[in-house]
Amino acid sequence: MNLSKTSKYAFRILGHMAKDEHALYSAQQLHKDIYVPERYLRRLLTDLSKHGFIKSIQGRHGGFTFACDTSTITLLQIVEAIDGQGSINECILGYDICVFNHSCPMHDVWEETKLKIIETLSKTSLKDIHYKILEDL
Amino acid sequence: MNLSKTSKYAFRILGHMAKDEHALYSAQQLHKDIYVPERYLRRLLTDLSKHGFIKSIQGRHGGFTFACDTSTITLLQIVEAIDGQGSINECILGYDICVFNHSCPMHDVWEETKLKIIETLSKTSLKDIHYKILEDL
DNA sequence: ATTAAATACTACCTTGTTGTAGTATTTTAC
DNA sequence: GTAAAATACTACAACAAGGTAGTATTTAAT
Ligand code: SF4
Ligand code: SF4
Repeated sequence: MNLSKTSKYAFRILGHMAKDEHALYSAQQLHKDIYVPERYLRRLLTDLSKHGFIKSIQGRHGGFTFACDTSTITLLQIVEAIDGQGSINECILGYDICVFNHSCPMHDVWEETKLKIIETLSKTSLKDIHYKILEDL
Repeated sequence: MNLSKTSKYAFRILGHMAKDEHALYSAQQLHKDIYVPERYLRRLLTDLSKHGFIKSIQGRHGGFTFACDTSTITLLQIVEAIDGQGSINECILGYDICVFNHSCPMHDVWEETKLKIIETLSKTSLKDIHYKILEDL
């Protein structure tokens, strides 16, 4: 269970873009809207393009827009793209490979909660979380 | 929401010690049982002593033993001691201070799950998770 | 007293994550 | 064509987390 800061940045970016699904967003404007360090934001945008969530349009009036419907992108997909496959599903005791047979008291305690996390992340699409940025910030 | 590797190590240590609540555990034996790097384990044990979970007994036949009843130590207390107060309760969008009024679609989506995590960690005491280490490892 | 076996302390090394800089490339308005 | 405004790429800097080393201190069996 980890959720890197970069994943959180991705939530900000895509969540903000989902506000108007078909609009074109420039890195500059995004930076002003969601306060992710500009250069890092650009790198992240490129990354998200490579993962197929968005596509970039270069040139004079370029920017970024969604490459697919926002209802098909889930939060879990985003986390797994950034933090790696199965990053949420790791051993709660920090073992790389389970020393028990995926059954110890700690595992039992955590299992239900872990499933809840995965369920929440996988059932929430970007369409559900497009949020408005306050103007006065 | 983060759970550092060090917190997971702490789970291993205290969970293992909870197996026999009143026993005395040496760092060396713990290292063999739970595979936490020995020097790091020792530092962590000192740390956990300072936080009052366990107490150290120095000398020839020294070691570590619980400083209080295992039923009074919750997983949340351990996490907060290691990762810092409120580490679980952080903004899911990565903002240090909330830019909305603690209400945005993302917040709403995450709130219930976050509460579930906190509930699980705070309702589980060490008494509940003392587990047996497999002998053949 | 000596010595072995344990913890305590402090500084440093290593690794991974986060963030920055510089330069190249693409596209379009003019 | 030229210049402006955008993204693309690559390398590296800064910081935090994880892990190691060396030495000091404590205790008790002998
Ligand atoms: S059974 Fe225990 S050791 Fe194995 S993956 Fe689950 S929590 Fe980790
Ligand atoms: S309301 Fe949104 S920005 Fe504010 S703390 Fe919650 S998730 Fe973060």
